[in-house]
Parts: sequence; C-alpha cells; structure tokens
Amino acid sequence: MPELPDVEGFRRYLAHHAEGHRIERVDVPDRMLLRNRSPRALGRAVDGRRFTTPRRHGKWLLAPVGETELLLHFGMTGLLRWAERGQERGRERDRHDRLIFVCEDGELRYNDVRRFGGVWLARDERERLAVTGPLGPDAAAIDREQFERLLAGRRGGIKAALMDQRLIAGIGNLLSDEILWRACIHPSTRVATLNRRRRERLYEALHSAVAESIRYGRVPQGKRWLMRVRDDRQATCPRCGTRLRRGRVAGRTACWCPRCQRLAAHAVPPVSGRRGASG
DNA sequence: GCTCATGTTCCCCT
DNA sequence: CAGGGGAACATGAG
Repeated sequence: MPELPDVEGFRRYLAHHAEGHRIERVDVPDRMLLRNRSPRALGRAVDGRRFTTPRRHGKWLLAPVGETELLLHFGMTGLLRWAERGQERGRERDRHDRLIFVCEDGELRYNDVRRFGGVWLARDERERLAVTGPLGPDAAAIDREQFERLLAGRRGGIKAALMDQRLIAGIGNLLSDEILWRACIHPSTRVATLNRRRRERLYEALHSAVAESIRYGRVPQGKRWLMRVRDDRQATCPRCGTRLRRGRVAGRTACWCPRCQRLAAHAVPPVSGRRGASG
C-alpha cells in the first residue's frame, strides 16, 4: 500500500483518532521496528505526552509528540490502526502489530507484515534528516517550474526519476506507472529526450494523479486508472483496449500500454520482458 | 517447491 | 559523480 496517497491516508487517520490523545505507554513487541531508540528511551520521550498535528513528506509520516517527533515509514506493508478502548471489535492485537501507542481511551497500532518499515525518533531537524536522508519536494506540492528544474540535466529514465525520493518525494512503483500511462510516456524513455510539450503533459499527469489519489487515501481503482487492471492476467489498456505489457524498468515491475506509450527507437536500450538474460 | 509483491539500500558496472 | 541492474532484507499469498 504505502506510497504517498496511502501515507496521506494514514496521516489523516492518525489526526482523526489520536491527535490530542495522551500516550500512557508504548508497547514494543517487535524491537526490530523501533529503529533508533531503545524501548526505554522511546518511553522516556513520549510517555505522558500528547500527539499533536501530524505532517507528511513523501512516504514519511511525521508525528510530533512532546519535544520529539516520531518518524514513521511503512515499507511495503505497513499500516496504522486505532483500537478504541473497551470496544469489542479490534480488541485483540494482530500478530503483526509491532509498536502500540497506548492512550487513555484507545491505542494506535503500527502494523507491518513484512517489516521493511519502521519507527524512528528525532529530536530536531538534523536528526530527522539523518534518518530520512535527502528528500526532494513532496510530489503533491510541486509546481510546473519546479518540475522543469528537477528534470533539467537528468540523464536516466523517466520512471527511475519519478521514483527517486531525492528528486521528488512520495512516488512509488504503482503511482509512477499510473502517471506515465496518463501522460502516454513509456517508462523507459530517457528524461533528456522529452520535449517541452511532453514534460508539460507529464507534469499535468503527475499533478492530477497525485491530487486524486490523495483524496482517496490510496491510488484509486476507477475506470480511467491503470490500477484497476494492472494485476489482471490479461490486462488491457483502459483507454484503447490494447493488451498491456509488463517488464522490468528501474528495478521494478512496470506496466504500460505499448500503443499509448510508444518508445522512440533511438531513445533507449532494449527493455527485457523478463529478468536475468545475462549472467 | 516456486514466483511475486505498493520500499530502501548496498554493491558492482558503465 | 550519475545512473542502471541485481541482490538482499522478511513475510505472506497464490
């Protein structure tokens, strides 16, 4: 789940359920996912303090508590769940609940099946940056001129660029495919070969796809979205009905329409449909 | 048993 | 240095 839209959903969820609530204690059944503090140090920092308004940058959820800030990353399978105290439903914890912020009238559970995500603590901006690494501007807040500047001088492929968190924060595999499909640009296209008109079109696609996704709190599966069909066996393009193609681009499984998203022959090295042709 | 998965990071090449 | 490919990380689903 967790790309920018999902994390934005978690941000709203946290704000809705936990903001203003006082943390009594934190249970840490899986120490591995508490990344840069001991459970005791986490307790010293947050016990007795309240969640205030959470922020988000790219795929990071930043939740201030007292003097410090919780930094949450959701990896591939992370999520948040609020369980109201005394309610039958959600009373039992899940085996994948890794960190539980116990409040007076409920608890916020950080759940992550695959354990690629984690929770960090940062006392100040310096410490936060050390954890997140350099991040580009949030994908939801980029304007045209900024987008132009970001792409200028970029040498690699466009899908890799969109997913590069140092360039633009928040776009992952699904969203990048969605944006490129919407802009009718092949994922392997070299950034440098995109003319002004296509960059413009790409910006529009990014902007609209991100804005709409954020409203849903995930990448939507509507009629005009690749998301709806990308996992189907015989997936076809929602726009033209052509059978979609799948292949490895920028290290991920990309999905695109060979008719809508044509690749200029000179623009790119061949894209293999599968992995491991060499040794 | 095998393959694949919405993310990040590290290593090796070009 | 920039960027691409591949593997690794941990776990579950099909």
